[in-house]
Amino acid sequence: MSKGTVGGGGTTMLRRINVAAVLDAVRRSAPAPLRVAELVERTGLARPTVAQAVDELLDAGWLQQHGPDSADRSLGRPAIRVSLRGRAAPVLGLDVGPHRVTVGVSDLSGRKLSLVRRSGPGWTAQELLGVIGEVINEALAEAEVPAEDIAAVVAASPGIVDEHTGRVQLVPSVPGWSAIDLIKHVRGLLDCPVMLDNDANLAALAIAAARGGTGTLLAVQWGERLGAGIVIDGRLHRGTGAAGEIGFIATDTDDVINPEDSRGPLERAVGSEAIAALGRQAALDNPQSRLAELGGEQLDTADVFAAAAERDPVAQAVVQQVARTFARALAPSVLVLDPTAVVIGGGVARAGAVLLDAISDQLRLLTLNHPKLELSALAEDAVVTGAMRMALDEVWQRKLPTPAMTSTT
Amino acid sequence: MSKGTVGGGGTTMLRRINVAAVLDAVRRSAPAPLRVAELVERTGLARPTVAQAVDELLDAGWLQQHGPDSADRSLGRPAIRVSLRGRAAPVLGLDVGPHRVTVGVSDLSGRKLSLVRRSGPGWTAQELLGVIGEVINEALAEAEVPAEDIAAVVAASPGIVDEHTGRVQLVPSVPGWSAIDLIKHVRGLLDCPVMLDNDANLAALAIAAARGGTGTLLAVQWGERLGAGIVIDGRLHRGTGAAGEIGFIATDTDDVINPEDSRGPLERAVGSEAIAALGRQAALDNPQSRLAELGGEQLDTADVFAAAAERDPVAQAVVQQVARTFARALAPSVLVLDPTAVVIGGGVARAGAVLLDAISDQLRLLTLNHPKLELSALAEDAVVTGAMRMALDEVWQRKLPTPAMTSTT
DNA sequence: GTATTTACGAACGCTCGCTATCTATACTGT
DNA sequence: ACAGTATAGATAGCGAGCGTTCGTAAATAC
Repeated sequence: MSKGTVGGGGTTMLRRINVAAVLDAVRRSAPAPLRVAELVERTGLARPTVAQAVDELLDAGWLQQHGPDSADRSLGRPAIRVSLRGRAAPVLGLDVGPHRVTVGVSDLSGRKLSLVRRSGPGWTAQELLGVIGEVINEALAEAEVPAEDIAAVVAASPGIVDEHTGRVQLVPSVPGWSAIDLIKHVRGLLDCPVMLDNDANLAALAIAAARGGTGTLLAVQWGERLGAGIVIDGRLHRGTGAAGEIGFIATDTDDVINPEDSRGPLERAVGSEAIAALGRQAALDNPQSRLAELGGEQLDTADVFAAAAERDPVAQAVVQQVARTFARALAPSVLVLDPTAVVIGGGVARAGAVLLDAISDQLRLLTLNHPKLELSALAEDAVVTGAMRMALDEVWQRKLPTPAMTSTT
Repeated sequence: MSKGTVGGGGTTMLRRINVAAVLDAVRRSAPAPLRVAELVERTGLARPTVAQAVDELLDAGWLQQHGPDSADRSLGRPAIRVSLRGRAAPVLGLDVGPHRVTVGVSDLSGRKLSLVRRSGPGWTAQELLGVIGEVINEALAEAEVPAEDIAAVVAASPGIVDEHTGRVQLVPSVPGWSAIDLIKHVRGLLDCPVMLDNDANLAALAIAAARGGTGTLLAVQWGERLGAGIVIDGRLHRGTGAAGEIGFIATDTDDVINPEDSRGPLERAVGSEAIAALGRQAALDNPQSRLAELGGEQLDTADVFAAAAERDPVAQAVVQQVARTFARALAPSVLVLDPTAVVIGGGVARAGAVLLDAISDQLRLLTLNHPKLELSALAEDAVVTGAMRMALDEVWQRKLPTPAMTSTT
């Protein structure tokens, strides 16, 4: 009946609100178990109210009861303690790349139950679907979670993802790959909501969650491809769906966006392949350099940063150039977004301080407020972790019918 | 007691929620009066509940009762209708520039009660304070609102404003001007919360409100100075406080950010002064051009656009250059934010389609999703309107102790 | 002038949360 | 070993609020 309207209702609504408040309090302190007295303090509710809510949540399977902790034992009758029953609604995160499939299963409380990764030398789309099924089953088995328990799945895909249809626009480098097949495939394996999102977005979500707190985060994923996710006060910023596509920022010498080429100017200039190419050229031009020694014929991106870390001037020049191009491309966004922190992840982030310091120096010249510049602590797990986190958010939103008080202002 | 926790409480909390729901329903349909039966339908509450809430709100002065409308009269006993009592908490918006002071007074429902503008040939800081007081009194008189009724004031200032302290970092072009004086001064005149915010932010808020709905808006204020405000789903994005400072974006030929110079590279390149300078130079180089005819010695920014609109190739070249510089500077932010729309306001926006089309063409080459590019419909009233709107938001948030259900996820 | 329609107003019963009291349990000190 | 005490859990009574139901008021239509 009440369509766009919010809030309001009878006393049963009030009860639901209070139960939700109790559950929320338990969730916040997860995975630490809580005594009822603590819940009383945190929610501000009266003890009988909390007790009733806890009973209800125990019956519904959201909470589990712990025996009194024999270690921390104070005076008086020992309190029963409750904690989130993680198995109530486990979720699954999926990160699919052309050469690697990663699946993670997580607790309702955010605890990782299993993480299975399988690499291969480039599968076809058909093979990939098979591999995905296998890895999912492996992860479920390791987590000891039956497939029908999974409450939500989020899959990560490169390219621009439409939030609602799950369609992918700029398809990545697997021939014949279409993300719709993936969603359908997973829906066939697991009977639950399946969502798809951009991998950079998910990585950003994971990094923001790991850093905690509020503020604006710009999380760059820097590998062969270049993308970024924006998280503002814990919520992902999607724009119309293609936010964070920094790979397509024009450089001083290249501003061509070609629908045929799935890569953008900045990716062509400072993607990991481009960095390796720059290194190879520099090594050719300077055969006596440490860079040439280290890399040889098969000179890699990592070699460039290694040589630069050893203070090889030739390699340092390459790093400087890369850092300068990157910083000039990113500076406008830093000015406009004014983020609390800029975090760099992905393969290139393994370069470490050499690259970070160079970028920091350049960025300092080009911006007003200088955000913290950091490397991602999550490394290659960022995307799966973010996928699990988004799946968790979905579950919490869906299962908790708390009147959401959306101010449309 | 309950510190970071939300929701939950006794029945009196429930009553407050329901009263808030009723008030919210009335607010949404403002300024149209509503019958109680309609409120029942919209809130989903029972009639006695709504009736009680309405009584309470009438007593508190939030609502006013209308006599039965003699026009729309159906069968049966005529319903009493209620509407928001705008005078319950009028707010005041203040836009202070070196040459112009604008004050607006608004209804609680967002209706403009008065708008007073006064221009002058550059006041000193002391004179300015006096002028502000006069204009405020004038606006209050015209709105027939006693000074003590004003519930909130928001003042607009150029420069970077700290949301909490109200301190301004990059002070604008009035000698001896400090925004703290302004806040103190206004607090002395009106006994209510006084807030200060960046003028581009406030303009963005107004434009977003006028456009309505959700999505991401990038609203550029383009005059002598260049700034932008970002509104995401109705909420202002502030970053750490300096978001939207597009004036400091580096151009291809200039990337110097100098603490001494309050202007940034892009402002120096395409601010209205720079456009006029480019026009003057072009007129000197091409004395027979229409541009030179139109402008003469005192060639102005408006002359450049006028000549370009008349298809003068010399002026068109200048516009092209300006558009190109602007588009190249803005494109990275458009890629990263992926806004629903980009709206251009401020003095330069008066150029109209000539400039807009040129920018649109350039931007189309440099971005993936092409946002709608529009001129601000609010013209010079945008900043005051936004100030009033923010003051309104403040009042609604402060006066309605609805448990805000903040999900810290 | 009566019937009809619509809305307002009041009384009743229900649910829920809060306060206060009582019971249960385990540690502590003599 | 036993009483004392501190803490936690369980129960009863009270108050507040909402929803349902019924009666009443005020206008129009015939």
